[in-house]
Amino acid sequence: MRILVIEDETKVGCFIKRALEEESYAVDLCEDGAKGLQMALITDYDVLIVDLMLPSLPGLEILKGVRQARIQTPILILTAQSQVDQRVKGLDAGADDYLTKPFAIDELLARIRALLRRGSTESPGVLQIDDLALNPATREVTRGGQRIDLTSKEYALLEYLMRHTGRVLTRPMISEHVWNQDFDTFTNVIDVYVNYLRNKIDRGHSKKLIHTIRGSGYMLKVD
Amino acid sequence: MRILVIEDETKVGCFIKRALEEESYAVDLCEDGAKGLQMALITDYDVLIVDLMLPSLPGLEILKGVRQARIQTPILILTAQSQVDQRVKGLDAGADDYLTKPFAIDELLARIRALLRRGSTESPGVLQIDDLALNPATREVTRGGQRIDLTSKEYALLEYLMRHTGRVLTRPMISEHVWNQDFDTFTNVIDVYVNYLRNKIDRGHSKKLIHTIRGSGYMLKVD
DNA sequence: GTCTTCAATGACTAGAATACGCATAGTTGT
DNA sequence: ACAACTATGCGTATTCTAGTCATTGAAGAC
Repeated sequence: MRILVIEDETKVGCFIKRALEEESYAVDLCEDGAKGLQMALITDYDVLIVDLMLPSLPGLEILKGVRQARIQTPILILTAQSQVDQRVKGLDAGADDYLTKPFAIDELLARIRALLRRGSTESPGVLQIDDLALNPATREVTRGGQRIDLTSKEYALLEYLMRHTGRVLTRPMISEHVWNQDFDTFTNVIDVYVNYLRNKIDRGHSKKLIHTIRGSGYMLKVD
Repeated sequence: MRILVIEDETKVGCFIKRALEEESYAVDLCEDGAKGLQMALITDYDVLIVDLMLPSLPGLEILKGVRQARIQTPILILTAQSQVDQRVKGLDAGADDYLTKPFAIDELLARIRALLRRGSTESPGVLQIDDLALNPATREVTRGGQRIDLTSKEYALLEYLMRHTGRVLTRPMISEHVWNQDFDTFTNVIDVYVNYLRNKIDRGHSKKLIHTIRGSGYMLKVD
């Protein structure tokens, strides 16, 4: 899951970035509003976090710019306690949620989970496909009730797959959202990690959940 | 837009109801949790507003009940200032947003507008000609409900044909869009692939969908 | 007008060349 | 020791080439 943070206060920005990365999100941090808008327009993020008090470009303009481009990425805005009317304007301009500074990092994480959930077709807090379940809040993965231990990257990959069950995910898409980088044809990390996941999730089960779409990418589904 | 408010404090409930009605929403007010869940399950509301502190049934149970029934109506929860962890649990249980009491009515209205905006953008996305259907998201192709397996190139060709149903597509056009290269007269790949497609799609059906326009190119249509 | 002929165009097939994905082993860095 | 990633070789599905066979439709013969 790829997240863009637009926040001019370096300290706050870095703090958020680190916290999100620990949850294995792919995070881009931008300290400039205009540049941030650019990034939001050209890259397919899963969530945008925007501070409404920015030096170069008011946060509201970013919202408007993004929504005008018909991009529906969930947006979480950050405001100071005092800016009640800003907040209302923000929500009307297309923001999906807000948080007042200062905030508890746990709450930020919970809200991001909520936003991610809303964007996908699934609504319950626990992602489930057949007998495979993933709980984003606890990062617990089970298949048939059996706990499965995953590394951070494996988890991030599986979460991305599960949030887009039934859709074909191309390598560039996976690379962008799980690895925070543009696709490099000369590596096969994705294949390797899909293989790791298969060993942990599909091996020994007759129903395979991870499918490869030759020439396109991968897909999670029940046949 | 129909809204259900589940709130036990009569005064607060009535206040919300009146405010919403002034905005010309259709509002049902319910002061009992269990009854509220019932109403949410049998009626198709556009938004649910749920107080997390209810006498008969904890608000969280309502959330779970609704989400278990696979109802995806946006839910806004109301909590007291102090119940931070309740709030987090609520979001994780499937709530889309929350508001802490006391709140400004303007803010409630803004949040409801945000929630309503969310749900509205749906697109079918499935291409269909006669009994032939192609779903770009899953790359699934069916004819008469029967699944058809296509290779990557076959799929690309069919998608191009289906996106331009009823129009004559010349070989140079196909070459450019499907093979993304300039046309080379000394190859017959296109013919070969049209043949592959015919075998998989038209063979055995009396209604042929792929037609050749002699001297020009190919065309997908129902006669 | 209709029948033949025949060149152009497209249909089909088989097999060669290629690219793709998988598995495994090795390397780096924490 | 472990996670993250790189490198390599192998089997196979896919893609493409090249050649033969079938169909079309227009021109000339009757």
